[in-house]
Amino acid sequence: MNNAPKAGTGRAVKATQMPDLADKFSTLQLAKAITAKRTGLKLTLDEVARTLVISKPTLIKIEKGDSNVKLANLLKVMEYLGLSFSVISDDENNISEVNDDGWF
Amino acid sequence: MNNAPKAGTGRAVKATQMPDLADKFSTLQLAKAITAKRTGLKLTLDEVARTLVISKPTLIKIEKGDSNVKLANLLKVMEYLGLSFSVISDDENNISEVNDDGWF
DNA sequence: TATAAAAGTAAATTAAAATTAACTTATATG
DNA sequence: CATATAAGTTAATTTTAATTTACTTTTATA
Repeated sequence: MNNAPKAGTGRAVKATQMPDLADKFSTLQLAKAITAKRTGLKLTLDEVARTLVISKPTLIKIEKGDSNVKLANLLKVMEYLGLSFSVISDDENNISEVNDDGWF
Repeated sequence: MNNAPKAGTGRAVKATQMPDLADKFSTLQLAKAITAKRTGLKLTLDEVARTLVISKPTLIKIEKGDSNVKLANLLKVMEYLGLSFSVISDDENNISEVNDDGWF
């Protein structure tokens, strides 16, 4: 089971800048993180698309921050490149608040 | 512009348990957080679906953790209920590492 | 315990995302 | 600067998510 991304043998891929992951979430921020990860690993769009069995146009949509994509495809790409989500509850108080009605 | 969710006038909605958001991400964890938020706000599936202009079956798919949903629909629901993502780079070192090839 | 509201399911249809294949544009590097 | 490789686009087609409508099941509560 060698499932880890391996560098391609082709031409060099220009590495792009990793965005600040502390910034507020946006699909564009996520897209930039994905591109940065992929280029950092020196993988081409074709390679990643072929490996994950998704089409290149779909991968490009994801790397453009288009939200009209299937969640499953986005998660496939993220997992492969070593990215993940954390769910944030933007309640004024960051401490989980519980009362008789449950959590909210 | 009153865009905030307001409680329905109908029957009581059983509040569900908020999952531990510190746990590793999964669509099921996210689904549980969404249901917990919605029920905490005493909103019905029909209310939320109607308000966000998405169908009830789609909202139910989201609340079941089905990843075969459009990212745009998931984000709509999350934003409305006060949930958001943080992007995590699972690199051994949590500190951003930079070399001549860029970030990775 | 009857019942009304909410949750959830199902099937047919519609809308749109994903694929395919071929193409154009951009860019490293020899 | 020539050229091979990667990036990105486009249009036609296929696949599938989303919607609609109606129905069944579950669950609070009067």
